[in-house]
Amino acid sequence: MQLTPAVEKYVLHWGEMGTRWGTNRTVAQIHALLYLSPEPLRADQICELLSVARSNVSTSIRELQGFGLVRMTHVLGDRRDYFESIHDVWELFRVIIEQRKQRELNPTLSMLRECAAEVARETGADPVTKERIRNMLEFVESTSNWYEEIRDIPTSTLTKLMKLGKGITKLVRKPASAPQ
Amino acid sequence: MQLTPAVEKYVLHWGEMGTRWGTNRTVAQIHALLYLSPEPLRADQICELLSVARSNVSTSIRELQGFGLVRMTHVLGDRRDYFESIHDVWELFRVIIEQRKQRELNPTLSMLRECAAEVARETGADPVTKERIRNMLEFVESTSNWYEEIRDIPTSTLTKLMKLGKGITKLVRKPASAPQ
DNA sequence: CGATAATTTCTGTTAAAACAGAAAAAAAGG
DNA sequence: CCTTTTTTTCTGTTTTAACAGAAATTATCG
Repeated sequence: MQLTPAVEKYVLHWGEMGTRWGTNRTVAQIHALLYLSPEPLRADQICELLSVARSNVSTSIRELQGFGLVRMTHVLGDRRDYFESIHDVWELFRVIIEQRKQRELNPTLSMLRECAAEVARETGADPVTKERIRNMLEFVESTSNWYEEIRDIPTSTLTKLMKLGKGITKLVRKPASAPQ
Repeated sequence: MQLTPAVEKYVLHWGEMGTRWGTNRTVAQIHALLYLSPEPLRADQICELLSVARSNVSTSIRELQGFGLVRMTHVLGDRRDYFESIHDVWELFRVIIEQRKQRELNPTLSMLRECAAEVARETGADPVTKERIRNMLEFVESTSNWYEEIRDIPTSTLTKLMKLGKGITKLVRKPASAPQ
């Protein structure tokens, strides 16, 4: 059992990208492999296909399960664990975004709120600095609010909205202007 | 010269977050500091404020300039370099997104196109795998296209659109349904 | 055209993360 | 309840990135 050249390329690239997205190479490679695999894989198969130690597969899969990207399945009469990835790309995307919001956006929001409150009381702080913190807070807050509104929109609607591209702006009332 | 507690908290948090966003702590801390600073700062001031070696400030600033997040300014009669960050949060966001598109999305798009072409020719590849690659390609492609349409929309329009929240969906024609 | 100030590049060290292999634990079968 | 299979946790090693300090370069002034 081995990877076809195209699959190998995909897995390797995904591994590289993973390091830029908060996980390590192995975790990302395993996820790519499970995403591409037509059927669920066992840990030992993953070891062999990716040439990585059994122990790492174990921890990596645990991480992927924690992210909610991978789930365990079983085969009748076989006590070994099988794993498969979410296969719907939009669902994958949603799960990843949600994770990042929890782990990055929310803590940042808390920090900014605290800083905005604290700095307002600090006599030594420059008014410009105070404004900068408020501006950042506002930005992150509105991004966060927007996301929470958007997150539940069904995929079909989202893809339609995306196809509109900049045509989306017609929703916003423009000041009266000559047609052009 | 030293940081107020709120500013210090901000800078430290930003440093932590930076490590999850593709740069290292120091780079992110320096950027936070420059963003909050009412006036441009010199490298030696940054050294002192953040307790970091002069050489690191030099390399970090270079990286920030490369990202397009920081620019150099000068003061009349002073030959030392001063640095300031982009201060508009939306502009900051745009620059960062654009960078990430260049460095992550575009290479991934190339990879996926190549893989989709290759795997189509591979006789050993499972049809399901072929479809998975195509699906991912489609997703990344449409995300990329959407972004390119959206990127030039002025901030004022974007903020209005965001305020609409899920109200945005009314742009999409729904199948006739009873009002509710 | 030196002398001095300022900045960048280079080099070795330190710190953090990824990883393999061994040991331990847990689960299933006889 | 012991044996075997499978999975997880632990430990030490390797790799990679971050960093400080020194050396070298560049720029500016007298």
